[in-house]
Parts: sequence; C-alpha cells; structure tokens
Amino acid sequence: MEIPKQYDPKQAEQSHYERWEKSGYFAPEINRDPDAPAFSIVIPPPNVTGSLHMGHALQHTMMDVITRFKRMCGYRTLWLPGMDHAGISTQLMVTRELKKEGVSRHDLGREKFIERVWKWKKESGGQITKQMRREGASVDWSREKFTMDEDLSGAVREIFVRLYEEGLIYRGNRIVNWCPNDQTVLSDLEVEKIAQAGKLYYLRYPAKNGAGGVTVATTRPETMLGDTAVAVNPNDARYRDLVGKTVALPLTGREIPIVADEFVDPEFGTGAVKVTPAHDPNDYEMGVRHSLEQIVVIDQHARMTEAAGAEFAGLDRYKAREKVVEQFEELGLLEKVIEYEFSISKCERCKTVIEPLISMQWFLRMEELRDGALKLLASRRKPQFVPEIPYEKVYSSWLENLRDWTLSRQLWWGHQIPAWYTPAGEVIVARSEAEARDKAGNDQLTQDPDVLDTWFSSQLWPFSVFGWPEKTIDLDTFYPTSVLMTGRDIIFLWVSRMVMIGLKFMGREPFADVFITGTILDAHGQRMSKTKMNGIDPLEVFDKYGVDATRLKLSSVGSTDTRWNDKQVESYRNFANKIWNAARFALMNSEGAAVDPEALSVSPESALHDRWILSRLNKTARDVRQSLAGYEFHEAVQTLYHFFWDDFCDWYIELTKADVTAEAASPQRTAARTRVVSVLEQALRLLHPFMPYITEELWQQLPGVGKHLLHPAYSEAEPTIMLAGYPEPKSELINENTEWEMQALIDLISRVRNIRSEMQIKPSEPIPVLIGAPDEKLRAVYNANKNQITRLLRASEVSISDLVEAPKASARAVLVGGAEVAVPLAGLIDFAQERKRLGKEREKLAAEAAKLEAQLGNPQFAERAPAERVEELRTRIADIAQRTTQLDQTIANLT
RNA sequence: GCCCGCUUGGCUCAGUGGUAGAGCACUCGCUUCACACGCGAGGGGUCAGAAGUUCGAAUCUUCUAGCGGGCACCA
Repeated sequence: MEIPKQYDPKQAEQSHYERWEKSGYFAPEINRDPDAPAFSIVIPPPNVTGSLHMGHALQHTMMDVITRFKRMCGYRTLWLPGMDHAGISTQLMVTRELKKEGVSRHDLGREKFIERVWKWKKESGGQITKQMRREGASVDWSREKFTMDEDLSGAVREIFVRLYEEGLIYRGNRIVNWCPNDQTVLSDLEVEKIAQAGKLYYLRYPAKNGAGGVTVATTRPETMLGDTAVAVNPNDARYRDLVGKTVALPLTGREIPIVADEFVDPEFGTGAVKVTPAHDPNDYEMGVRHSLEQIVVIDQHARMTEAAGAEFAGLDRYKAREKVVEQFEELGLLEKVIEYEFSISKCERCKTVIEPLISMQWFLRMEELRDGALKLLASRRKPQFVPEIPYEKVYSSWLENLRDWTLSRQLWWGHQIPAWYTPAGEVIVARSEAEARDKAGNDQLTQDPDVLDTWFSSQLWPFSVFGWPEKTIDLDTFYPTSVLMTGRDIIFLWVSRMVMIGLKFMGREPFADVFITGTILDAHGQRMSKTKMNGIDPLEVFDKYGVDATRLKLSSVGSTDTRWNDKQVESYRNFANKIWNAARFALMNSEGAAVDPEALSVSPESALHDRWILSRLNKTARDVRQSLAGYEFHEAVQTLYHFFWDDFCDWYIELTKADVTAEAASPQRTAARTRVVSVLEQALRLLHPFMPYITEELWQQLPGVGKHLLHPAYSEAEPTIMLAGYPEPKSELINENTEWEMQALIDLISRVRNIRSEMQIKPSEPIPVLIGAPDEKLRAVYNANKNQITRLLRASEVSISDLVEAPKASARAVLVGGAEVAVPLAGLIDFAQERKRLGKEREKLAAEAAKLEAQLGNPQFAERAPAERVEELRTRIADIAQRTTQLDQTIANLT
C-alpha cells in the first residue's frame, strides 16, 4: 500500500463533503432513535452581499464543532443555514452596480429593480453556500432559508399585524435619524457617534429693542433659522428674570420665547440653549414639553428649505452654516468662536453626517418586550451568555435604556410594510392586500412604500425558519434552539431582539445559551475591515494550510480576541501531517489487524503502555467532552493536540513499535497492531468535530471500519466517522497508578537521553544503562519494560538491580523513589563536564528545597494550612533531600 | 463622563489561592526502518507597578499606568 509521506488536504477535501451531503447525514432525519434528544442551532444568516470573511469562518467552525460533536453523541441534530436579505447593504450594492451601467434605480422602477436584486442575490448567495461547503459546515441544506422567502415574509407580516393590533406598533411623526446620502431613516443602532474636532459658536440673540438679549452656544449655527425658543435652567439666577420674556431671532424677523427647562446645564456654554425642535432630538423633546412650534429648515437632502428664508433656501447645510456665521458677524452678534471637540452622528454604512429630521415613520414600542427579556434574565438566567462577563451586563444595561425602534426604511429591497391607505388617508394594517380591502371595504388602496428594517425579519429567524406561524414538527422539535453563536457586534441589533420577540410570540426564549466569539484582529491588533484592506481571506488560508488546520486554529480562538498569525495555522498544518503519518504507520503495519472495540479494554496483566494509553484515551475523552460542554474550545484543542502528539505518537507508538513491526506474524503482533488501529480510530473520532476531512479520509482507510462502529441512532447510514459514536470515557480504565508507573518510565528515559545529549554521545552509539532501584515496585516496572528501555535508549545492555554498581567513570542521574541510573562512559566521560551537569541539577534542587523549607519553616503554615498539604510538602522535601544527598555523593566520587 | 475587559518567556496566547504552561522563534545534536510539516536535548518569565487580605497571591481586594472595548441628549 502506497501512502504519501505528506498529507494533502486538497485531496481529502475533494469528495467527502459531497458524499455527506448527498447521503443526508447533515439532516436530523438520519437519526432513527425516536427518543433522541434534539440539538439545534440556527446560523446567524450572513448578508447576501459579499462573501464570507474570517469572522464567518470563525463562527461557522465553532458551530460546526459543536454540531458534529452533538451529532456523534446521538442527538437529533440540526444546524440550519440561510441568508439575510440585508436591506440597505444589498440595495446599495445593486445600485452601485447599476450606476456602472449608467442607470439609476429610479430609471428602472421599483419592480424591475427588485427583480434585478433577486438576480444578484442568486449569484452572490451561491458564492456563500459554496464557501460554507468548503468550510465543512455540516448544515442541513434541505432546510436552507432566506429572510425574503415567501413563508418567512408571511411570518413578518403576521408579526407586524399582531403587534399593530396590540398597539405596540404605531405610526408617528417624530424626530428620527436621517441619512441624506442613503435617503432613508435609520435606527439608533445604525448610527455611530464619532468624536470630531469642531467649533462652538456663540451667537447673541438681542432683546426686542435691540439691546441685551441672550447669547447661546451652538455647533450648528444654521439650525438657528429654525429656532423657536431659547431655554435656560430654571435655577439659573443669571437668567431668572428673562424666563417668559422673548428675544428677537436674528436673520428671521421672528420673536421667540425664553423658556425654563431642567435639561439645560448651566455650566455649559453660556447656560442658554437655542431650541430647534425640528432638527435636534433634545430640542424636539423640549419642544414637546413647552409646546413649541417645529419649523423645518432642512430637507431630506440636507439642504435648507423655503422656511429658512429666501436667502438660504436651497443651500447645503454647511454652506448655510458659513452664511449664517458671516451674517451674525456683520451684525455684530457673533460673540466668539472656540475650538471644540464633540461627537457627531454618522451613518454607520456610508459615514454621512446624520440629519435629525421630523418624519412620519413606523415605530415599535419596546417597554413591554424589554421587560419580558429583563424578567427572563432575572428569573431564569436566560439566555446564558458565554462568557458571562461582560456580555450579560452589556446586554441587560442596554435593555434597561431601550427606546422605541424605528421600523420603517425608505428603501425598495425588503419587506414592504403591510399597511395600506384609503384615499381618505385611513390606515389599514393587514396580512395581505386582499385582507386590507376587506377590512377597508374599499379597493382603492395604496400600500405604504416603505420597507421594514432588516432586523425586523432577522429577529424572527429562530422560529420563522421552522415554519411559524404554522405549528410544524420542526418548530416543536427544534425551538428553542440550543445555542446561538455569534460576534459581539450584534448583541443589540439581533440577539436581544430575538429574545424579546421570541419570548412574546413563542412564550420561550429562542436559545438556551449565547456564545460570543472573539474577534480576529490583524497582526497589528487592528480590526479587519474592507476599508482598511487588512482582511485575510479564509479561502486563501484554506488553500495554503488546509481546511482542517485552519479550523483547529479558529476553534482555539474561542471567545477572546486574537491577532492573526499564519504561524499558528502552520503548526496545526503540521499537526494534521502528524496525524497522517501516525495513521500511515498504523496502516503500513496493519496486516492481520482490524479495528476492534475489544482492544479498548485491558487487564492488570496487560503491558504498561497498553494500560497507560487507554487511561490517557479515556481521560482525553472525558476532558474534551467536559470542555465542549462549557464551550472551552481552546482547552479541548489543547487536550486533543497533546494527547495525540505527546501521548499517542511520542510514547505509545514508540513503545509498541517493536511488537507492531515484528517481522513474523504472531498473536502478539496481531494484538499490538489491533490495539494501535483501534486506539487510532478512537483518536480520529475525538478529533473529527474539529478536523472533519482528514479524520474521515483516514477513518475510511482503517481496516475493519463499518456500520457496526456507528452510533446506534444512525442505523440507516453507510459507514462514516461523522456518525460514529463520540468516545465515552470509561472511568475504570482511567488509572492514576498506571500513569504514575508510566511517568517513572518516561523520567528514566528522559534522564538518560539528557546524559546522551549533554555528554555528546552520538545517537547511534550504543550505551550500557545501569539502573538501581531500592523500591521493589519501581524495580518491577523497570524490569517489565526492559525491552522498551533498551530500544528507546539504544542501549547495548540494561541492568536492573536494587543498587547501582557502576564504574567511577559514569554519568549518573537521580530518579524518583531513590532510584538511580548510571551510564558507564570509560574513556568518553569528561569529568569537568559531568560535574557541571550534575551541579546544575543540584542547583535546581537546592533552589526548590530553599523555597519549600521557607514555607515549612513558617510556624503558621503548619498551624493553618490543611494537614494534607503539610504532609505533601514534607514528602517533597524528603525526596529532594534524598536526591541532593545522592547527587552530592555522585559529584564527590567524580574525581 | 460612566461601565467593562486586557497587561504572563522574543512573538501569539492558555492557565490558576498552594512546585510558572503551550505553539512559534532561539541553541545543540540527529538523513534512528510513520513523519525534517520530523526526532532528541536545552536556554529563556520576580505572571504591568504599588499596597492590602491570607500560613501562602501570578491567581482575591483596592489604587496607579498603558492598551482595547461598550454606553452616554450635554447644545
């Protein structure tokens, strides 16, 4: 059998996925156990725009690890894939594409434009599904959903109507965040505050007779054209007399009142604030409190309106600012201008400065929904955030300060708001136009042209994908889902809203746990972003190092932020190669052997290394299961890595090699070979959730694999590692005494290797090894493994007795339990060198002893520390003392 | 402004009230019959700084510094 020395990921990545998918292994139906518990994850639907980035690969890997793990544990497992229509992003993307053809969306018209978006969605979405297949994501494609699917859109309308009928959704004329570039309203979450250096202008508004008046400070002088009051703090003595009086608003000829409002901070600026109810959220609130007129002076294109005065009408807001300042200066009313840093609201997407405008929009009242979510968290700690700190608090404090959600968007791509207007202006909210006509008794209806915020449909995802409002089997089986895995950037936008709406309409939280993944940063600690061009394409990493290696790296990221480094993937690529070669060894020596569950048990008579590897295997299974249960991905990866490389490859294979590679067939050889392939098979299963491709590739080649190895729930499937049972730890095979014995052996071998290395003895030079062990038990261990010791040390002879009797010219090492090893080096030994080597050893011991004795010397330690610990310390000190004595003797003899 | 997190060997990161860990990098030796994407042996850290709690602190508390994040209506 020819097996290449190097693992070729591309080859393994070629065929398995297709077979898994075609065979229906990703679908929960493959599980034939009627009593199987359900495990479900719904994917955070990626935007149909663009392609997957490292963040997706990260989340998908973790979801896949958990999904594959649960599937192997026999759960009825579903990981449901899908995509989000991503309203604004998608519309902008297609608009940009059209622009290249010299066409605007208005040229096309709404209907044609939407057709065009669907066409675009088909191509872009195809890219994403292709990439997910490459990742190895074991999602059930037969259940793939899109937020604009007919049934999901139905759920959107249903929810909208119900919320409207309950009075939670309302239409109102309120101040909103308007993006003059995207020409739509935005929710608070789609606006980002950016600190910026700017100017603070002090404008004087004179009294009616031209004298006195008040001075206000503002960063936006142009809005003064829409001022309808000046506000001061009611407790501000400076202005007390002015409250109730008026000032003449320059440039407009209007007279505006001075009102008192608690909102005003006397410490800031002049303590007097200009009030522009139509163009500032705070002023809007004050306007409401004082019944002030709202004068709209800026329009949707951020240009001044007629109401701003003929002189300003049509001017851009910034041009108008200059002009207002100029005129104040000419009038002698510009008191001063100071440099001032403040934060400004920008459109998260296009970075245009937001214009607060009063506008008729649809809103969702959040109090009731919010209270439900907060109560759930307080009473049942759901959802459980991982890591709990800081995300639980981030989530709850955001909820506590929640304001109404602006639902409508002035876009074409999205769920059109299910509201119709009669010619008389009556509003009819209904599930369909037909229903609206019925309700209105009128067929002259016009539908609201706006669409819903993308997140309105996303929040329904955990139940709309299962067919809600129909009572489907899937809904019954898979809701609530088990865990949500996502990045921290959408805790508010998405996670919280799913909880609120899921609770309201399903009566239960949409997921038990929320795992927040870390963020992958670039080498300099910067966030990866398109604009910075510092992103790393997961596909390129896959090509370079293989999917499995990349997945292992991504798994170990867990929930902490980490800087990307190719080197780490490279080391996991090397690990994959290690796995490949361990299997290569097993397969090259597999004649007469087959995977056999019987080989996974041992008796007290079994060889030490056999008892040991099974102890390690079972401990590994136990630890990995435990780690995954707590979403400790990094720990799981480390456990597996060291089990496979250190325990299985470095020690087990080496110790069993002599038996396995024996030339003549024998029951002993067969047993050894069987054990190796069987342990390897278990190791592959343990690794499979993390490294699906290489494990399947190798598993399929192992002799004796078949249906009988599958988890009982998958009786109908063809042999595949992805449906094999995940190894269960057998506590009776975990044996600390065995591990202690093995450790003694490892120590012996390591000490002698150290002598070889430090004494510069050629690796090929056979050496005699003399072992002295006064402890009978220890001696028995050495005796039982004499062949292994000989082999691993390339010893010409190994003698084991209770006391070392070696020539003076020997290199020595002190072992556990008073044991000692000597390597006679007549003619080879450099006494000075050996003294130096032993001296170093002694120094280490002395340092440790000093530390321990200081601790024991503290009378309060013996008094207050647990007796067990004191005893342990005494034992250790005694051991060190013994070794030190032995070393001293050895050194003394070296002359 | 408020809240939170991080600070561990050259680098990237684990860890934890009781002997400081890994991978990479580094040094030395090795074409040892699975693997040089390897094998063996090493060097390297007073766990940011200070104070406190404790028999004992890298781990708990407080403060300081640096970095990062979230929230906030201050015109």
